[in-house]
Amino acid sequence: MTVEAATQPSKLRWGELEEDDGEDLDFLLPPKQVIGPDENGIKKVVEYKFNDEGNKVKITTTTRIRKLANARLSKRAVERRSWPKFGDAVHEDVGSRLTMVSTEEILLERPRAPGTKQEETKVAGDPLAQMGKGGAVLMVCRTCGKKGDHWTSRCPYKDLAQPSETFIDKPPTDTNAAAGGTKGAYVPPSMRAGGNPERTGTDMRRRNEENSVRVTNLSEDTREPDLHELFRPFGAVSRVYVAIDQKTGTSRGFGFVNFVNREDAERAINKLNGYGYDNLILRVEWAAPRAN
DNA sequence: TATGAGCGG
Repeated sequence: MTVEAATQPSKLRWGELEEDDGEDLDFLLPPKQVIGPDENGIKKVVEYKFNDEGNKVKITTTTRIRKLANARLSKRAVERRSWPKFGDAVHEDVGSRLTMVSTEEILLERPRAPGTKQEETKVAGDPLAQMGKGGAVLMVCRTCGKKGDHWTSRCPYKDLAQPSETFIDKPPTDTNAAAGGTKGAYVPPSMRAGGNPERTGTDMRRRNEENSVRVTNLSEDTREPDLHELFRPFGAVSRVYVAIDQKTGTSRGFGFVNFVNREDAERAINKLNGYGYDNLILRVEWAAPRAN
């Protein structure tokens, strides 16, 4: 590389320009020239730059392309370089580009976002309509929103109306009136919807043993949260219990679910009794009062 | 196979 003083002195007042130190003045310079490579592989690059004194200098860089480069490629690969361009590359110069950028739109299949349970329940459209559209369709039960081996036709929640919510969510206006209270006034549990108006006083102190449902034939790894998840859609659940063998710590295969409202318990019994859960057929019945 | 643990400040 050679660096020589530029032959033509600039007509600009460099002193003035240097006041703005650090400003990019390269636009004042002649454009870069590339010569070659010639048949001997010699390539020359001529460019102009400002040196530290602010003078314009001409920089000539001479390089020789190693002929060895071709030798590293296979004979066929070298041959391919001389092929005529085709397709979108037809207007490209020979050897200018080896690859083309595709503008084709490629849609990637992504069944569901991992870890987001809310997302996976929201599958747009009718599942029936999605069948046969090619590929596996993630089946999501329309009613209970769970994915898996059950679907709407077999879902115990399938013809379940809106699950009755707790009194906190929906204060029953009629019982409010019955209690003689105004809107938002306290309603004793015995006067709430589903409560037994006949039971008052000391019964209120007792733990809710009402509307107790016994569930048997549970698989060994069914835990209380699983049971709650299974029964919650029918209405407010006040307690869930799975009998555990104290010695082994394993499930004894039965449990109890208590509902706030008796109607909800009844519907749960009707729907879940005989329901296949974890490869077992559940038995769901009214529980007998606990033997003390 | 099978009907629960714990009751206290």
